[in-house]
Amino acid sequence: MSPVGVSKGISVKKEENFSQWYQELILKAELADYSSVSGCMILRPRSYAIWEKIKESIDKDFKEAGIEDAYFPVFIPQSSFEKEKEHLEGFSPEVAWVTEAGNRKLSERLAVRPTSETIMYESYAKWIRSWRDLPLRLNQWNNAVRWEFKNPVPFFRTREFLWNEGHSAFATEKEALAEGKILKQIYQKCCEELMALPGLYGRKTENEKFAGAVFTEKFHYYIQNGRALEGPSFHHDGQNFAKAYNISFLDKNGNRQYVWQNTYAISTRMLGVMFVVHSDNRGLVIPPRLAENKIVIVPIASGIDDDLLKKAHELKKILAEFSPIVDTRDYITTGEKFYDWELKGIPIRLELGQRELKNQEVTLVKRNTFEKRVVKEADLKKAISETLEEIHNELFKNAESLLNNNIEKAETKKDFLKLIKAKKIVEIPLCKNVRCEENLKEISGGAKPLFISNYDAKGKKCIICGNDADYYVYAAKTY
RNA sequence: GGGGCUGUGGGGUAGCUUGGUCUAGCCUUCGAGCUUUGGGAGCUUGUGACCCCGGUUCAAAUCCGGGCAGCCCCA
Repeated sequence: MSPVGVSKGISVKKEENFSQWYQELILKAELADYSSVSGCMILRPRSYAIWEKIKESIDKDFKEAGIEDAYFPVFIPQSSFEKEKEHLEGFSPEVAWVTEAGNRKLSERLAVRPTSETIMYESYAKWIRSWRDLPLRLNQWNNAVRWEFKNPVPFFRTREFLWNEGHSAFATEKEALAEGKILKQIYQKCCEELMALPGLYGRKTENEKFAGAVFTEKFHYYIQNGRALEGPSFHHDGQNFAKAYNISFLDKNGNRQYVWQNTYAISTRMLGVMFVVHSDNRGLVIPPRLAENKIVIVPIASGIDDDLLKKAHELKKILAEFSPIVDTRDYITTGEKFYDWELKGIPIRLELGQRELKNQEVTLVKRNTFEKRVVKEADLKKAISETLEEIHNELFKNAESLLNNNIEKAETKKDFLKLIKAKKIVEIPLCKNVRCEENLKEISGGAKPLFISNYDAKGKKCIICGNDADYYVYAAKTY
């Protein structure tokens, strides 16, 4: 039995002490570590490898959709940063500035990009002259810095993060809006089919939209401490930046027109969502399609049983497509190996002992349910493929019920507060008044509108001011 | 935005109130050796720490100030 208090595993239960559980998960499963700069975390190989897979998949879809990669500088001169007023106001409180180099003061301070609209659009203005130059659709995979002063939380609230930022320019609004649908699909596919995370997609209220955008739409996720998290985002900028940065072209009739633009992103924050939603008290659970090593083979023997080792390596070759790890460590016990790989989230464990060897079998154990199956060697490949799919589907289903079981509807302030306290995402009637949104946050200890619901608000009253509601919104506490 | 708590080897902690016995104790990890292996084995042995800067004092892990870092709660 697992000894208490001396384990390398997680020492608290997810459902009892979420914060500590999360912290231990991140550190002990070797996903991330703190650095000496507050809010700037280190992505260790185990999480970075997953990020690379996500990047790879999305990037492939981007390219198929006609989006090209580019790279723009991390430093943005103050003068260019200041051209779009709403954008500036939205970001300036958390911009980090470079003011000197060596011991010389710079003639103009440089922003460390919190996002790259401003620097990219200066180039767009130069590059776009004719309708023939459109559409221009560029993406970059990079880091961004937003110097927040709230308590940092690994993955969820970090001052530096990795993401993609896509920035498109089209000749017409229609094309720009059509791109939004494609991007939604690309992000959704990645989140659902790789990360096994179903989300809620919807449009932000005016108050919550991206600084400078016409509208913002995002995916939203629910994690077990009752918080909602914002995932991949799509911002339609209309002609706001085009006008501020003078991005215009001559159309087929020789008329000068401003371009229509979009911005879209997915960040490393999603890794945190994925780790939290699927993992358990034994540690990390990695959705199979994102697992670098999908199986671990544990030979159970005196460690120098040549026949077992030989068989293990033979299986490793046969199962190469699943990048198996063979745990040949002979200085720890079998039980410890089991705990170790469970902590690290390998989707399938294959146990191979004399018993199996004799019967030409392998014992297959699922990480998410710990269910054991004895499989004939001859059927192994097929069984593994099927089990990996099964695990993915189970993780997705569980995530889906988690989400669905935590959405409620309320039509009074009192019910709303009660449900927020019970850690729910709550659908409420609200009016468009910004002050009502702010008030909502105040009375609820930080719950904010996530997105506008399709639910008909006709005849309903705003739960804050009591006037006619404009819409239903989903609201919850967030990071 | 406001408040609170915390910082001792890789991880968890004792010591701090009442400064000296601390040459900093314990568990775990890690290294070496023996031994063991179907759910965190055992023995021997070794490595490894008082967050940083300043102050008070004959003397600071301990008290004071500042900084940095982490956590929690409220808005």
